[in-house]
Amino acid sequence: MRASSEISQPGATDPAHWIALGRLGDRIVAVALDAKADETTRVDLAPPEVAAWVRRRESPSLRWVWSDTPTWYADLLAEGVRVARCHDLRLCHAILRTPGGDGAPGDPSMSRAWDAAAVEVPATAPALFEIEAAATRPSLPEDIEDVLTEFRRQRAAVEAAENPGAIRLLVAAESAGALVAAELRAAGLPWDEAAHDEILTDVLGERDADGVPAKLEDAARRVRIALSDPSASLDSPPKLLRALHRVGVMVDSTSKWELSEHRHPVIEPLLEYKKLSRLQSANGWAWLDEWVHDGRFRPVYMPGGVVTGRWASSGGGALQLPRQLRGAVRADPGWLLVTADVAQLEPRVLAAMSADTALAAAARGRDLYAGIVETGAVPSRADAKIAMLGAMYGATTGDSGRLVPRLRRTFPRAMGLVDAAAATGEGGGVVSTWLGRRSPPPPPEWQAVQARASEPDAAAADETRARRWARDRGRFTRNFIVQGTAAEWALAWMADLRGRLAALPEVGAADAASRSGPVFATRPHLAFFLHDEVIVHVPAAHAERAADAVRDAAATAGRLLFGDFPIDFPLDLRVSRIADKG
DNA sequence: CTCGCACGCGCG
DNA sequence: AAAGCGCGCGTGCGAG
Repeated sequence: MRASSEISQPGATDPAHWIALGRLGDRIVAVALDAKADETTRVDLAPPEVAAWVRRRESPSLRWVWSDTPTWYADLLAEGVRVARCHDLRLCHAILRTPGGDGAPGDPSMSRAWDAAAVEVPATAPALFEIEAAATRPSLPEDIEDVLTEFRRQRAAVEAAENPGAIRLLVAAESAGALVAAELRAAGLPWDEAAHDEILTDVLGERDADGVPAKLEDAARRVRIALSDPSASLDSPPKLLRALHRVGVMVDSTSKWELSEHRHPVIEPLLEYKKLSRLQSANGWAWLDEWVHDGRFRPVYMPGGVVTGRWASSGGGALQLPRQLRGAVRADPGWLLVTADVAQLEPRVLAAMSADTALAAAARGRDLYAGIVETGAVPSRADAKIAMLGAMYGATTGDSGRLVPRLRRTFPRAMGLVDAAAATGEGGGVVSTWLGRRSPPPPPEWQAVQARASEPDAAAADETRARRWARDRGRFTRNFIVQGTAAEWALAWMADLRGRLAALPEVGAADAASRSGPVFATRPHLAFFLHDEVIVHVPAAHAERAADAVRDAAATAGRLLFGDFPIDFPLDLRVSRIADKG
């Protein structure tokens, strides 16, 4: 190993606000920047020295600037190094770039190289800090000068924004989310393989020599009897549809909701077959074998993977785990799980965004839908729920569509906000979340179709098509502002929670070390996230303090986004060893 | 053979 | 009762 040649040694009083990491040939360069992003010192390091150097320079008041969090942080975590804050250039670029921007200095739309998609970091990839890996790095810029240039552009874009305070909060929250995602993968979700196997065997039955579970086989047999077709294909929708038609079940599709409207001996076993076969193919033994190792499920989370700002996931279906399998999520011995989800996050966010004090009052301290019933707007909780969902999704027909006007009378401000977002979208405009994430503009074809429909000689079909597409986009922008702001609240919640958990005491490795890797084996950590829900894995002795941290972080997130506006975010919170039991 | 798409269903 | 938003993934199947 070469000794590091430090171009200038930062002293103990060096007031670095940021340290940017980037490459220079086969070296790693760290550039310390002051509050104005002016360079103060520069250090060049051999890749194997990076983790130890970062550990030494880490401080809660410092923000690490790097191209892409999984690329840089996964290796740090593997080496036992946790950082408090970062600025993820790829994610923040996506927030700050202006489609069709003028390309002026400071406008990040000019830095196209940063539009790269998320970088996949396979579990088996060579470590970043190994020199050989450099050749296989992705297309995202990593050279230190590119990193510094983009960082300065982004800083300028933030300051030039309409509401710099909100955008500053958004890029900080987005970057914190990137740290959380990397840590969630590093720590993993504690998963009891034996419990999972027990659930599968219980639901699907014992597997025969060919690996076919008995109850699945039995359901298939009963379906074929009811169809009077011993060789009927049950997994091909077109073939199954024809077989159903032959026995007089005249459905238009093979979806379960349509099937359940019919009465015929084939319906019950077919619905059973579909349910079992889904569990088998999506989260059966093959999934367990592929995705769970050493007692951990390690999904790949993709922060910012959805246009609204929600996370997506890639591999393992992390965001679609059936509730049926929650019983396999079990804390390590001596540890507990704190499971918390926010009740009715989206309507609460809507109440705050629109400053609708009537809706906020209906929500306060209780079930929001019960509060809506108390206003007299609708007769039952079920009505309140489908009316509210209909308002946020843009329902126009059915029970939901009929109930929305009642909400419009009772909560005119909240409904006015989503209606306005829909109108903007229908007109081809761009809407923004509370903190300023912009919806994508309509594609050029959309514009062309609208233009054609408004020409004097437009055909009726052109007008119909244009109108339908405009309405589709209206429903998208209507939902965008609410879903996106809810995602921002969740990021703020996790970012604050992450800091509170890091401040809790560690346990001694001899007492109750878990299998959560070098950073998290002895301290409470986030283990799962699902839009409005978190699971924290915590040494049993600190479970109550972790639960308080989860609640306090929710309150803090509400104040961070909405200040003094009187909206609360009550949690359903449980402390348990198994994620599905109290 | 691989690839892209539609379907259906899991999650919020 | 099952439409109104956002996703990922396994499966079958036709196109190349």
